[in-house]
Amino acid sequence: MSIRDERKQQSRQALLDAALALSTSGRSFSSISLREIARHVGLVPTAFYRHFQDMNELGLELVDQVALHLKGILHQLGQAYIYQPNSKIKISLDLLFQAVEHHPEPWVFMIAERWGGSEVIRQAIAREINFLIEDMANDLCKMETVQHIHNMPDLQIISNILINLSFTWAMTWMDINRRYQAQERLEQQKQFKLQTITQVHLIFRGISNWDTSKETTKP
Amino acid sequence: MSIRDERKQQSRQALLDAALALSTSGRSFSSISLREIARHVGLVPTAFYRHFQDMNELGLELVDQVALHLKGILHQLGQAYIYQPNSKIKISLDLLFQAVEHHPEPWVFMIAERWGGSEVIRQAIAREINFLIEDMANDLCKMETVQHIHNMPDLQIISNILINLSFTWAMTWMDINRRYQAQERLEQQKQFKLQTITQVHLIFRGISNWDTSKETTKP
DNA sequence: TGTACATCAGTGAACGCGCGTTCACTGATGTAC
DNA sequence: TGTACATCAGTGAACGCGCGTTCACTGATGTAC
Repeated sequence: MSIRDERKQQSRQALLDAALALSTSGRSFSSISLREIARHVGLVPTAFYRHFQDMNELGLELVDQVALHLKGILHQLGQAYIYQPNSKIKISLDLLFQAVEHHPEPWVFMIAERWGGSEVIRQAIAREINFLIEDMANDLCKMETVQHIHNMPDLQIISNILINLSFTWAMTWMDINRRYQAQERLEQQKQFKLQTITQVHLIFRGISNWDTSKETTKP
Repeated sequence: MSIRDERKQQSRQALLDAALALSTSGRSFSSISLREIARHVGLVPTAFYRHFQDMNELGLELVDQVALHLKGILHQLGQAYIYQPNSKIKISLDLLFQAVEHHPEPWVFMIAERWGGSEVIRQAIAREINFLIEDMANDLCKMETVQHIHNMPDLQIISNILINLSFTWAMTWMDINRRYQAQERLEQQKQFKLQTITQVHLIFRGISNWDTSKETTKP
């Protein structure tokens, strides 16, 4: 790659990063402007057009990058769950909250824009979430707890629940960190963790007692 | 109430209705303008200030009204569930989808703005959702399936799951209606209904096998 | 009941501002010989 | 290797537009006597 191409790629990624940062700092993607993004990167507004046709095109690229990040994290959670002998659930959830805290932007973007302003971005996100659900269903296959569920549709339904709930958990976690300080934050975090653990226990209790022959989505 | 007060109240409600309609027709609350709302109602922009200090104040009032609507619907679902002898789950979910289809705006507003642009509106919605969860926990108390769970915290955790999932179901339902036409729509609706029914079965299977003495959020 | 004044929802002009987009440009990097 | 030309990321001025907000206003409705 030539010097010029490298620099162009850098500017392009800087625009994407700025858009992600701006659209996850208390506002939404549809309410930030092309000029803001350019300003944040240190470019003149018109330079934007050297990289993207418009904000929508940038948004779609952002969805791709963000979904890739979440895919990696969620896969790690699954692996942690499968290979830890004891208190699997707690460890997986701790990993989730740690990931969210360390790099919140992708979660905020995905969840806020999922039902956010732009139709075309909503559709792109819906597609990516379906992929995430499929991936998780594939990871679930390998778990003992789930060995008695033979058909993929039921596994996807379980993944569906887990993905959707984990999005809510991620956002609630960030809300707690935003709202509380010091000692009280730790208290709230602890209490919320217990709640999520109970939720997962409840769902897995349902899975353990699942009768594939009787209740299935393809009868 | 005097004629003048009545007319003022009408204008005020018209502004609220216009804001709800505009902010749920493919865009978000933070991306619609004060002037748009006034125009939609047939008022001059400056008249807006006779009713609200700014868009935020209108937004907070909207959260109140919308939450009240959802509270009513969700309570009906609970009642339907409790008092129908057979295939309770299917009937409740049918009611949900029917309500969403008949009056989608409150659902779209609540769910889209839950993680949407404005901080103050997000907080108001978070508070209202907590109320909805409490209400549902109270309704759950009266169900046979749940009689063995004595402590409210665990009931709230179940409500939490159900409320959050029902939001996702509502949005997905609307997405299906937006994306598909005629025969294919019916097909997709049928398949999605089966999926949600399976999800609820799974969760209630977990509840039935719940051991309050062993797994609780307050140990 | 009729009159004189107060209230106040809605009006219309005006403002300064940031926006997206166009256009001709510059000058560093790339390419052909 | 050196030169002459091509490419193209980034520039800067300019545009028309819708925005939120101010202000003095109008005229229908309400109130006091």
